[in-house]
Amino acid sequence: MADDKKLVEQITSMDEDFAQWYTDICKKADLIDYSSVKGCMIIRPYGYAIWELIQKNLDTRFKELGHENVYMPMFIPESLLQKEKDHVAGFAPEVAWVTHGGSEKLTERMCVRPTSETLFCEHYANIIRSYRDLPKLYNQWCSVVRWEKTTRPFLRSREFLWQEGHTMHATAEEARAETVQMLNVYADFHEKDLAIPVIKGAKTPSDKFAGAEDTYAIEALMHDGKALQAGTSHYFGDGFAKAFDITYTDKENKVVHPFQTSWGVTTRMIGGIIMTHGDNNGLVLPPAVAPIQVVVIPVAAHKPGVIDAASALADRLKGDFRVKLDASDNSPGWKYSEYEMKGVPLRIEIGPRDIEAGQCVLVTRHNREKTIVKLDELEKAVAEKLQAVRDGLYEKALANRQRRTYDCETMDEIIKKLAEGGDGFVRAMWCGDPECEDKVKEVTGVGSRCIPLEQEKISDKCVCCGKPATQLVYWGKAY
RNA sequence: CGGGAUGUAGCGCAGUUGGUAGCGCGCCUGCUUUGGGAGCAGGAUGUCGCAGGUUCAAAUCCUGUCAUUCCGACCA
Repeated sequence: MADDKKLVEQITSMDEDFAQWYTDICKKADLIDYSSVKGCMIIRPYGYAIWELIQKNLDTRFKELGHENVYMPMFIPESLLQKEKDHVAGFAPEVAWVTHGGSEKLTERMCVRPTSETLFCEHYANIIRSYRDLPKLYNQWCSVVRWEKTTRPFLRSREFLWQEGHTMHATAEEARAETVQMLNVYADFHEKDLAIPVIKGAKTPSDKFAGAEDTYAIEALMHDGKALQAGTSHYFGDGFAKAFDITYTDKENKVVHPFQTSWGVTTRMIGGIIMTHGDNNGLVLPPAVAPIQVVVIPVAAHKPGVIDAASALADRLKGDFRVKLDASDNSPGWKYSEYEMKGVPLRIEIGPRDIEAGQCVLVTRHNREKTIVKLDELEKAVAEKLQAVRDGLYEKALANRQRRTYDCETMDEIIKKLAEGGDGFVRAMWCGDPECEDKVKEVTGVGSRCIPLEQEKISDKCVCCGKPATQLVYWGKAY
């Protein structure tokens, strides 16, 4: 296989050391740099451009569904954070506190938001009066801070960028529908645009968001067989509404509480892209979020007419694609490696031989397949190749997940299959007892990832205790 | 937060009886090159992570601290 050949020496091979491979890509593809604060990364222009494309795509999807963007403060007074007891218990251990303003001590300390439920609730209590005020469909793009102990670029940083949607509804049914709708938006974005297959499911009670009645998530499987939670959507019922005294007058003139949701995705998705699609030559970006979709590389650029031809070719494509012409005096081989490392999905080579023949060479990043294309068919060929990259990435990722998904009926079987096939998703039945959930993790090393929405019955008995099972659960090691 | 490893030029590293810092790549200049990280010649680049201590003298020894990284426990 051509794509097994390693041509970029700067990146550690993933079979040798997956963690180092990941870090190498983050650095060598110019996605991030480290800062002087532990766990706080500098997102460099190329990495930030990916985030901007993610934002643009999702923001459009949110707005099409009626959501509006707002901005909330980044500070939360301690008393406000403490209004919902499960919520504060979940987040207090990892918040950063502000205690001074200038040289003066604050009378009440404030945390830097780890999430903004409390701020939205305080605001909603002020602006929701009547059933006519509902639903409220707000979203904000911002950063949040969680004082993590172990940090890794994109996957777990102390400050990260995200979006958090917070909505209020008149009925539980409507709020539940919103929760599922947004989970589906995330899943669709991952599968269609990021080419990452995901499992949609509910979190087990012990794994729910602090203060939520139900937490849904999409779970993706990385190249090394570890799971990554890639997006969450929560149904809150009216728990927060009661704690924050959010009420409105309904059509029957009764004072009632609204029902609430929240949902979010983060820069962690970039980590997911790296670990789902990347290979030993570097990053591989799905075209939808690639800052450069097509790089044009003139070959033998010193020869007359080559730069002009390459430039004309790039100009032709600029209206429809994100194109970069690299006319620098680095050698073509250097450029090939450089843009492969940065994950550019499609490369176009054009040199004297091509110009003479009225053609150019297209090379797709994920499989390094070369295709010679007549110049008058260029636009069509580029569009097809980008689609082929997206499809190829999705199929590859799906095949990896299928190869690493194991149906198991006993804990011994889990241990055996993981040992034989390597880390991955384990599908096994569960009785619903949290003690069994803990024991599975303790004995086999895999924790519950989610209870998939699409249920199947692969056995009658709980994988742990052998009592009647109520649901199929995905288990795995997680990032 | 517990255990291990590492911080020396932009990157990767060398630097042991403690004596005032070096190599490769990259960078700059010039010429020759150009279909998978080009060659030759010349040149520039360092508070040795930070703060203390020991010493006539510290990159080197001691203490502390910060950061990176790996393995656990916790989490988007």
